[in-house]
Amino acid sequence: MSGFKRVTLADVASRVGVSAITISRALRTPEKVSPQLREEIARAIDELGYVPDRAARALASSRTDVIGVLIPSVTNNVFSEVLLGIYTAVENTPFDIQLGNTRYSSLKEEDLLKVFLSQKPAGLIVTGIDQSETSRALLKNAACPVVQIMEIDEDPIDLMIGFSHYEGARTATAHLIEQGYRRPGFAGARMDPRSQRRFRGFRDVATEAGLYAEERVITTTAASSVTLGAQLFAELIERAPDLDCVFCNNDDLALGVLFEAQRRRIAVPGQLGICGFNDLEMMAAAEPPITSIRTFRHDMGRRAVELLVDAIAQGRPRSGAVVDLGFELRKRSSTRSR
Amino acid sequence: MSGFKRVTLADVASRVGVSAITISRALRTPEKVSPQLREEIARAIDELGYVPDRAARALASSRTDVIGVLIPSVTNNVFSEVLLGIYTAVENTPFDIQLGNTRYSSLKEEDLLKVFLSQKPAGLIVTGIDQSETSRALLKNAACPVVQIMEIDEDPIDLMIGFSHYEGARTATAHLIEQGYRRPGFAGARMDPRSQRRFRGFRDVATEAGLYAEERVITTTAASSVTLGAQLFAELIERAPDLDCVFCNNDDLALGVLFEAQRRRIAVPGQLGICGFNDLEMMAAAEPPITSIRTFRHDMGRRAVELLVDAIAQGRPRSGAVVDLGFELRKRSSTRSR
DNA sequence: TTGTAGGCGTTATCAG
DNA sequence: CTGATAACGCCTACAA
Repeated sequence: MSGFKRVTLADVASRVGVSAITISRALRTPEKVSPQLREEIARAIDELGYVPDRAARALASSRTDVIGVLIPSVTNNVFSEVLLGIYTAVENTPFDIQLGNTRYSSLKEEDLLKVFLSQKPAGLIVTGIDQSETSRALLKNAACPVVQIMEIDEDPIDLMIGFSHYEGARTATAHLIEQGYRRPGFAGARMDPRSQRRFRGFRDVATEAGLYAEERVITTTAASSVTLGAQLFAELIERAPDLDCVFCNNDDLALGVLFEAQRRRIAVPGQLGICGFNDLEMMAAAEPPITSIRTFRHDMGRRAVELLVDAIAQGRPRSGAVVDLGFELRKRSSTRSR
Repeated sequence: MSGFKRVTLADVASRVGVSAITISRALRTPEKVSPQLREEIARAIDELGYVPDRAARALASSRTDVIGVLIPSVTNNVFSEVLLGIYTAVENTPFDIQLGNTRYSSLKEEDLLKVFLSQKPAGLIVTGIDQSETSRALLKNAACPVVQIMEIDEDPIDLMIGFSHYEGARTATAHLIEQGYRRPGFAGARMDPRSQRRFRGFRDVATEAGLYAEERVITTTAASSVTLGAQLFAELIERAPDLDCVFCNNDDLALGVLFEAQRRRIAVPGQLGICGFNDLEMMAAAEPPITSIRTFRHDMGRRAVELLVDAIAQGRPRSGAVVDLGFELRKRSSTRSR
């Protein structure tokens, strides 16, 4: 099996009795090859088990079928669901995914970008809107379409699909206040740009309602986790015992807050309201079920690829289209104070 | 920026005043180039911003720097942690990861394998030991080292790193019985080969203790989730109300069981013991903390890459080495019946 | 230690 | 609609 010489276009060509370029065309632009020849070629390819050589194609055409994807984390559930959407969407296309893990570092993002770019990708998917100056310039000048995911704003590099973290946080906070909570707190981990925008949403709404208090805010740059949620809440409640609800940066933290509240015999939602962000699957299953802001991560991945594939097909770089996927408040028992 | 002609080896060569092959050598086998020339070349590369063309390299050498990774799921936390280990380890090497999502289908795995193989990867990482006949043959004959991860057995294709799911389940079940539980149940989702081996571990130990009862076993091929854990437990407890503990296929289910038990006012661990599998971070943070079998997923990914890189470096395919990473029982409050 | 010649498998370009 | 020829950028072999 191995050791056998690779089957090439030329092999298929001589089998059919035409020249290599015709086989190539039959593969990429079938409409330019006569139907019967096309069929013969298909048969020959099957019989010989011909598989195109991507490297040769890339070298000759100075293009690839690779879509580069840059995300800040491969373990965070939020991104893995986006990834799933991406992989799903890509399955019915000729494209491959090349994944890069930026680890929330824009320097690392820049490096990866350069590597990716040197491979002449067919398209790029990057996370967020906080690229470094250099990265932004590289992306602006890239010879392929670019999609920014996870957020929206007015100044897309090219395509963009996401939602407003600020508005999501505003909605969550408004809900807590509407439910009758009067001493709202905030727990945040990681505090990457998206987390910060969520914090601002919280702060603004709480301030507008005259209910903002800095001692009810706790944040850390550590990676978010359930354990961390429990720890942050423990600190927070000692520092601000009058706290009556917490808006969490994300669902891991929210779950940790719930567990720690249970440990301390603090009744949820009676004595403490809890609201998360992203609405991971487990939020609905918890006891009590936890209120959260639902975001459409699978869709985001899927549609990012669709946007990209369309743009590639139309050879239309820099369209400036922004797709707002929105979010949904999922009200659950964890925030029913009355 | 774009539109500029690509900087090639030849450009660097004429800049330095040597021939292209010397630059190539300076890059790949520096010891074969005189030190001062090496330095000059390094400078020229920097100044010109030369980036090697991977496609050209692959075509000319019929090798790539790509390590193909085949996993059954990108969303399952278990695999995303393995992935993190893989990406971490690969960072200090010249290799790139090409990820394939088999979705627990050996047919899909076979297809992906063929695609990967056609790209002449430097190495391959595949999940588990239940490849199809065809896949196994392809892997046996592959012109690169292969690592099987997640499991161990006597008949590796090449390298192998993982642990025994059967023994893990045996340990968990023995622990439940040791804690005094006498009517052990099993909840399983997905039921892929690894889940099935875990089930067998449970069944064997329970049977040996004379405590096995089929009505206390519930399984489904649906993907595991916290919600599903709650549902399975609800069904199970109605069908077998005498059940006094549950060994769960994995931690998602275990958490769902805990929540459902709370909803039904079933005391954990007093009336019900719960044990998970994998020991995801949240197990320790839950209230009560949930007993689980800790597995070393990050390490597994990291060391799989190391094994591969060594094998590639030594040009030694088919070594047959099997690394057993083991597992650890993490006893927590969810299984303290006395 | 360095260089020369040739080719890897495909596609672009220009003819017919 | 089909074909001949020349790249694409690098590496293997063999020489010097």
